[in-house]
Amino acid sequence: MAATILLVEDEPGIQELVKFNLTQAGHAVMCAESAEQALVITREALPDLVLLDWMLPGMSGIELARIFRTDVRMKQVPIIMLTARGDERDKVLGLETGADDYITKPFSPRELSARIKAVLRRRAPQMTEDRVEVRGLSLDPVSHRVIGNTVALELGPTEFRLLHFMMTHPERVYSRAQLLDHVWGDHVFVEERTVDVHIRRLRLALEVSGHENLIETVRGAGYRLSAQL
Amino acid sequence: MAATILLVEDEPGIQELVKFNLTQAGHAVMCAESAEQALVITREALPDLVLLDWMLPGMSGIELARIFRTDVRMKQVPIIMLTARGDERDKVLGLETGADDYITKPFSPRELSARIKAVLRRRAPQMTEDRVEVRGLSLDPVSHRVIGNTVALELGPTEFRLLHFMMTHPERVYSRAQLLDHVWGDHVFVEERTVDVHIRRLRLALEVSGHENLIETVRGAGYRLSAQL
DNA sequence: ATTTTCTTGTCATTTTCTTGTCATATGATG
DNA sequence: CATCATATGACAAGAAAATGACAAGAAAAT
Repeated sequence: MAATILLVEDEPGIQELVKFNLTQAGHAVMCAESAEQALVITREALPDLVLLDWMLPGMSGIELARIFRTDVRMKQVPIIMLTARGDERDKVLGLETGADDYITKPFSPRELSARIKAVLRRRAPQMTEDRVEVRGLSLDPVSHRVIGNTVALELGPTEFRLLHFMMTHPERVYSRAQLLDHVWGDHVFVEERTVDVHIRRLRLALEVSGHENLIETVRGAGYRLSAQL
Repeated sequence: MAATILLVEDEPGIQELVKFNLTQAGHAVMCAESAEQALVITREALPDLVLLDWMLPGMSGIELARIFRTDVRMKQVPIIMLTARGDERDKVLGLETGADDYITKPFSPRELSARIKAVLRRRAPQMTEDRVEVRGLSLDPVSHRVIGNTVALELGPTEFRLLHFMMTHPERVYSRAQLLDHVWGDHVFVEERTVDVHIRRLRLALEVSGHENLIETVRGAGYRLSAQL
């Protein structure tokens, strides 16, 4: 569950404290002291999540959130608002702006950690109910069906999850270790070679509709689902 | 068409009025005077639908709706917002929050009733009295009859409810836990394996008209009623 | 009230399907 | 050619689902 987190907070004390906690929890932390600085940073590297203080000098947190929400690259990145008072109006406003969650100061490290975890999980693209479609192969999480060119395909639970993950993350190489993390779960003790076997089973199942070459082997790196013909 | 409805409304007058109308229409009504109270009530028993006043003391209606939408148990329960003015902004906000419909005060009993029916039909089709038909199998809630290809089928109460639910929610996988929630009721203490047994009984009953393969097992996920041939 | 008939939930058992691993084959790379 | 990475086939342990039987309880009939 290690993530890259952008912390936008002007008070040095709180910034340090939060940063320390996050680092302890195994996250990589980037810091900004103002909305403007945050914008510069996000231009360089996309964080997995943003912790955003409500009250900021210059551009306010809520305004920054609004900008993020309209930005193509940042749109998907979850935002947690840090608000000083438990004012209902703030909460509502924050959530309306598109924040995924808010947390009221003072907060405990445990609470912060829990919220981060929850938000990250909620945003995990794999868990959505949206149907995915690539090159005539369609996978529907709701009905739990895979159809390739009108032919229904049979695949086991693991192959289904594997395919789902790769279809929602196309054009990107994943190492065996990464696939184990994402498809099997974070702390499973399974041989890396096992991934090979499941890739093979998946390809075998996809053969029925001629989609077996959808998944490419990248020697020395891992596997990739290619959306291109 | 009898449903359990949770009414969240702080004004005693309106509360009484609505409650009276709903009861007349054959619904069971639970009342809360605040969002907080509503949360307590829903922790005990799940309603089939929520009527939610927009303006509430303490936590606002919109925030309550948001909480419901992120709650595993309440996520599926339809919400109708009660709003005082016909303000467009309210309407939009309400619908964005996940409300299924909204109704502007003052409203007539007939209008309320119609909206409830419409929402239930959309979100909880098994609550309505409509006859369902899939692949030559027809189930009529009113006469409580199931007919498959002109042959009358015999099934017990639980099997009937199970089939009704699945027929109104085809092409969707339901886990044993979900089926227990929807068919048996929210917190009943019943083994998950029991679902297997009832699925079997249902299949057995459907065999008479050759509909036994209507219900498919999705290994590792649950069961699905497939409308496709 | 009492008997009879159904319905239901549970369990033990059997059957079917999955899955992780290994040994070996195949193919790429330098 | 030697070496390393990946593909493949087989298999046994184990998980999940189907099945059959049963007893407690509810509903209906008497």
